[in-house]
Amino acid sequence: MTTIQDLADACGVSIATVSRAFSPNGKISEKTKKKILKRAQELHYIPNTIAKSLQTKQTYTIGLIIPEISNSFYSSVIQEMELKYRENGYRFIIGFYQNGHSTEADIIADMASYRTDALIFSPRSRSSEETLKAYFSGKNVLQLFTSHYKEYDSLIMDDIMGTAEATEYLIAAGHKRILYYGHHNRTDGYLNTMKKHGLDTTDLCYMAEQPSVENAIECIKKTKPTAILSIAKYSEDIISALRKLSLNFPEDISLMVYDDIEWTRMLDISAVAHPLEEIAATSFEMILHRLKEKGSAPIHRTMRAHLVHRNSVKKLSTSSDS
Amino acid sequence: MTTIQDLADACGVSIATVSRAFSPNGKISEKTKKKILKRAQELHYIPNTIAKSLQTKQTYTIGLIIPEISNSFYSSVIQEMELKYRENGYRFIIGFYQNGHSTEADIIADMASYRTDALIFSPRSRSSEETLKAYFSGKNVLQLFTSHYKEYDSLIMDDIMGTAEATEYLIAAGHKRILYYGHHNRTDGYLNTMKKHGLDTTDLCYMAEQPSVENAIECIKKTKPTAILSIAKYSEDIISALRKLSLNFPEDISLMVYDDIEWTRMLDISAVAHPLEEIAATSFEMILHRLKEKGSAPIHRTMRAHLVHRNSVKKLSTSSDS
DNA sequence: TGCAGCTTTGTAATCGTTTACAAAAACAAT
DNA sequence: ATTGTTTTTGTAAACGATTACAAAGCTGCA
Repeated sequence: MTTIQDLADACGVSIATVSRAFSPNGKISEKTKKKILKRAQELHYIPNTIAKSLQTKQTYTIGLIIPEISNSFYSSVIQEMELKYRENGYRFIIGFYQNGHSTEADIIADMASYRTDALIFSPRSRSSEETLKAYFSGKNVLQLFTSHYKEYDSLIMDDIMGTAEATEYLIAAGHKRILYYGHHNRTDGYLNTMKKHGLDTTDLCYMAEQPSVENAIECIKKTKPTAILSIAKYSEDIISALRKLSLNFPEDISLMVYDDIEWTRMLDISAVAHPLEEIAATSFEMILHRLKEKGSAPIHRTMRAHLVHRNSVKKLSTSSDS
Repeated sequence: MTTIQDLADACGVSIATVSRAFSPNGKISEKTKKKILKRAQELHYIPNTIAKSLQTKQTYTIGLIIPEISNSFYSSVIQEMELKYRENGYRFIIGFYQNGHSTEADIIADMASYRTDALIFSPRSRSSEETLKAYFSGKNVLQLFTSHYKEYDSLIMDDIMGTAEATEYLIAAGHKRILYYGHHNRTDGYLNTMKKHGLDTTDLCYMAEQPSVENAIECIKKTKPTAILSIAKYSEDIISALRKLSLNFPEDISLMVYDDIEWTRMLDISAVAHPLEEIAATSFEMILHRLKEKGSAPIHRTMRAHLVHRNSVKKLSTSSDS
């Protein structure tokens, strides 16, 4: 690979001058700059970012640490973010932490050794507290979607509100027996809304530890809901269960999914959607701010989801019900 | 951040000795090594990989360049690969090329400036020929899933064979009017198999340029197939179309999808699946080989897909048909 | 005790950049 | 032609590691 020295020699100037030719506000005459850039093209010179980073202590690289991307919501967000960040001169090193593989702390340490300017991180627990403190003491860590550390910035979705809105929507359509099939961390939105409308939730708030199709089938059989609100991760089981039970939506049963993932559009299912581009833009803004004001107080932002209306919810006549 | 110098001072040794303590086969006494590693822990010292890379000219970083990950097949593969590579001390920098954003060449140049040890790349065309030649003359580029350059290694799926097998399977189930709804690059597997069995393909081989639900509906209406074989990307439209036409599978129509993506299991659809772990492992093997034998001839490997039998294909009595 | 032979440690050059500072060149005004 | 000012260039010291080479410490044995 051509180095700055090679190019300097080829142009008959010093390496300092070459460096200036590639620096946006380098004090250099137009003439030499042109000459150098032209010669650079010919020699296929491309500045060594590694060397530059060592000198400037900035890598323009961001560590992205998430549990997985099998969930299509994650992959959509990542893609959106990658585009946004790349446009602004940053790039991602990714790391997945998964059972039986690298732990959160392992990956954080690895990112630290690469001196990533910042971390974007979906923590699953507080297990990497020490590691974070040791290597990212500048607080240049943005928690995305999950938040376990109040001392670091966070950007999360208001899932409780989103769940509440979805519930509200189902109730407005006349549903009274609504099954919530999800995880224990966002049930409040459902429970509060149901209570507000004086609706029963006994046995209807199902928080699966280990969801499965069988589980879903049993749950539906037992509770006989007119509508189901399920989170993305467990929705596959719900859909499979409905197929097995020969229940069609919206005719036989209504359905909403929390997270507008890959296949909701295909099946014409109403969903709670997250504003992808907004998430990407906001996260970038927050990272930039943090990089500028290292010491400032952590910022916690919450974004709202919105409903995407399709055709999986049946309007019940408000006078009668099952 | 603690540097090697800080740690050396704290231990009363030279930086060379510290360096040796962290090098797997560094000539160093057990006693000092222990002392240094212990002190390193206390000071949260972690070697600067940037500096190391500059010196050794190895980054243990691989550039991963793909068009998108909205397709869940891509995201599954990436995740599988990331795990495999990380286990072996490598990490990924990702880059998506998309219309209206960075081009293939842009991203390749960026990876070059980061001196990634190698590239894993799904080229869409030959548009980045010059850039590749300029910066990856060591041929340390592995084409994944698509192959446009014979001078670089490639690892692709035998899609034609996979398509043939799927077609064969549908025929064995008694289907004679099979609609192929896909892209023009793997039709041969379909066409040849159909011909081999003396079956008509007139109007049945549909290669959409711009697939849409309307398009799919019309296509199904016009050709009245008993079975459909569609590629993942267009399957959503097929599914939507079938829903609109109130055609259920496998009762009213049979269906197979090429690529075992996120939702095929949920809908109990038979599919053509790719061996994810095998792809990850093989790609790693190929990369390692290339890194060792820079100059050697390019290697082109093809992997076979396999059928996943679920419940979307109906067995027709072989004597009669529509 | 002296010395060969081996192990362990240190010195210093190097990787490819940036950038403070000094030197040189260009230009204007006297 | 001389001087001062401004712009452009070069010199050399970092950045944080690795590693060839030399120096110093051990060990055992005559």
